[in-house]
Amino acid sequence: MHVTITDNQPLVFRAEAQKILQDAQTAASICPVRHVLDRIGDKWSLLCILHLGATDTLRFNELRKQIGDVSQRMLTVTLRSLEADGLVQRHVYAEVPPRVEYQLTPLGHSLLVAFSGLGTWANAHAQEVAQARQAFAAREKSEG
Amino acid sequence: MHVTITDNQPLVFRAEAQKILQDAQTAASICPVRHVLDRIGDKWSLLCILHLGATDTLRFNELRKQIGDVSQRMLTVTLRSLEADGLVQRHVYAEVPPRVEYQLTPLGHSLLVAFSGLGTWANAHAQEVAQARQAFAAREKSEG
DNA sequence: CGGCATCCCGGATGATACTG
DNA sequence: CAGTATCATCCGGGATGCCG
Repeated sequence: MHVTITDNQPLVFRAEAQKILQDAQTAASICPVRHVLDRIGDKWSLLCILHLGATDTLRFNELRKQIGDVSQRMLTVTLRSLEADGLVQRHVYAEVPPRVEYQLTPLGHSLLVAFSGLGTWANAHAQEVAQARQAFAAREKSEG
Repeated sequence: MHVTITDNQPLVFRAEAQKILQDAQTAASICPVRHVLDRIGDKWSLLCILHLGATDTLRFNELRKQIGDVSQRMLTVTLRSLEADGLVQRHVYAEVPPRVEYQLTPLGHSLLVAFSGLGTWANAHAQEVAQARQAFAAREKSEG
């Protein structure tokens, strides 16, 4: 998606934001956007979704290895939460040693698609953000 | 965006996720996705961005009122963080009483666009997630 | 009005040890 | 292998009070 930004064009964006906020206030007094963010805004959920989305099916320790620095406990907790939300499917095989496989549900896939925009943004603008932060720190220092 | 999900089609999603993860591992050892998520994954950042995107320019207490239940402290902290990241512009008017206005930068607008997919997903699937959670809770209870 | 400093609590997260 | 249980820790974030 290519976006050109001029002085008088942010109306497009404004409409976007207004639509989200408006839809968000329909049903309950609790904004669904905040609700979902509370769920997947934690440290590991989206990483799990990304990795599961990238590899289709993963065993517990495979997923753990891919993410790298997640503790066993937190991976368990996170996966349970995702399972409860209907985003991840858990499949236990009655074997010795045990084997447990995880994969995204259709709902999880749809979230992955919705998230892809944010993911590509992160990769595209990471440097820009880093620079902005440096500039801000410098400004603060000189004014401090 | 309309998405049809069949058994043999998740390759599309897999490619999505793989691309994000792949891009994310290029530059540094620190994944930009996680970095950005750490920034905007907190309780208030995205809400600020949404409201600023919806209204263009807002004063401190206007924004606070719109969000509703954010403490003064957290709104300040959040806005500072967003400013440091180059997502929000802060404008102080030398008046008495003081007036401080906030608005999104172009970078902030681009993030809003990237986020819109997630926002609409949240609104569209909030109910589905709620149902899944209920079903999960019921399952857990019966299995005890 | 907008913001900073201080205190403090609770939940999120980690480390470690044990189990089916 | 894939957890569960327990304890320790850390930090987000709320409450309050003061300031320019």
